[in-house]
Amino acid sequence: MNLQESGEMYLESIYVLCKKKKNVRSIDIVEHMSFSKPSVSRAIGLLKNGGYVTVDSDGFISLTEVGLEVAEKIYERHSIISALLIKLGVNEEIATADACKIEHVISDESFKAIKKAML
Amino acid sequence: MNLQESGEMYLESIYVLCKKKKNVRSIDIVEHMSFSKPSVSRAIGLLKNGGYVTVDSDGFISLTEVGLEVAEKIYERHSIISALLIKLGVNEEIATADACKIEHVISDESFKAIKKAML
DNA sequence: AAGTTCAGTTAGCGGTTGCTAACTTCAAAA
DNA sequence: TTTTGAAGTTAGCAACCGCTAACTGAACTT
Repeated sequence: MNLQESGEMYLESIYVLCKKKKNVRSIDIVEHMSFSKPSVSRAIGLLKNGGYVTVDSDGFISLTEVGLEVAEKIYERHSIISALLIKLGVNEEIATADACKIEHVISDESFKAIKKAML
Repeated sequence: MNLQESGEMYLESIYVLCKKKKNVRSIDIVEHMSFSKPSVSRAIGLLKNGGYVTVDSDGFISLTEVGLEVAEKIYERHSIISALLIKLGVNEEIATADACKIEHVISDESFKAIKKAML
């Protein structure tokens, strides 16, 4: 039950949605990510299975401690990588899209170096 | 016949091997990338099909004009992104590995910005 | 009560890309 | 000449992750 890039994306989305909605359901993720309901349904099932989220009887999704840890890590990467690109003169939309990709593939060591350089 | 990330990796490998071997065969790619022979065989077939490489009767692989263009683009990205990470203090091996991932997902615009910043 | 709509699930498809097993081919060695 | 070994191919498996079609179930509307 290893977390793939797509799993990280879902956790990050849940994290972002939680910050402005309090109660997050699958359908919110469907809208936010523009994926189909079955895709989201399966992904949430896998994340639940892997101990990254819990789903209550009303379908409200919460991050577990582990899930939150991953989501925060990815979100921090996203913020700092997009900030770096914007600082280098990249259009915000493109910077955000690129950060979305890079945040999943970069090593801890490289990220730390970038973070340090951004201070 | 769109080029995926894996296709770019193969083209880059062929490009690198060409710079030190002159004649490049599938088996060289097998060794360089640590993939199985069938995986390489299929990938080369797809690249040939897509017009990115040619294979002569001795099994020697050459990049077409289009293939070379892609390979050079990716190789340049690799060089500059790894240089950036190294400049930021990242260990060379890790910088190289990360550049290998980032080079395939970053936009032209962001890459240009990084390149400019590295001068 | 009957119908509609919304959220979610199940079943199954398709593309990408790695793999192993087993085959062909051809050239070099015995 | 027979055997061995290296290179490449074919067939088919598995994991990941998107999708559509079609279903269930609950709640709201008429």
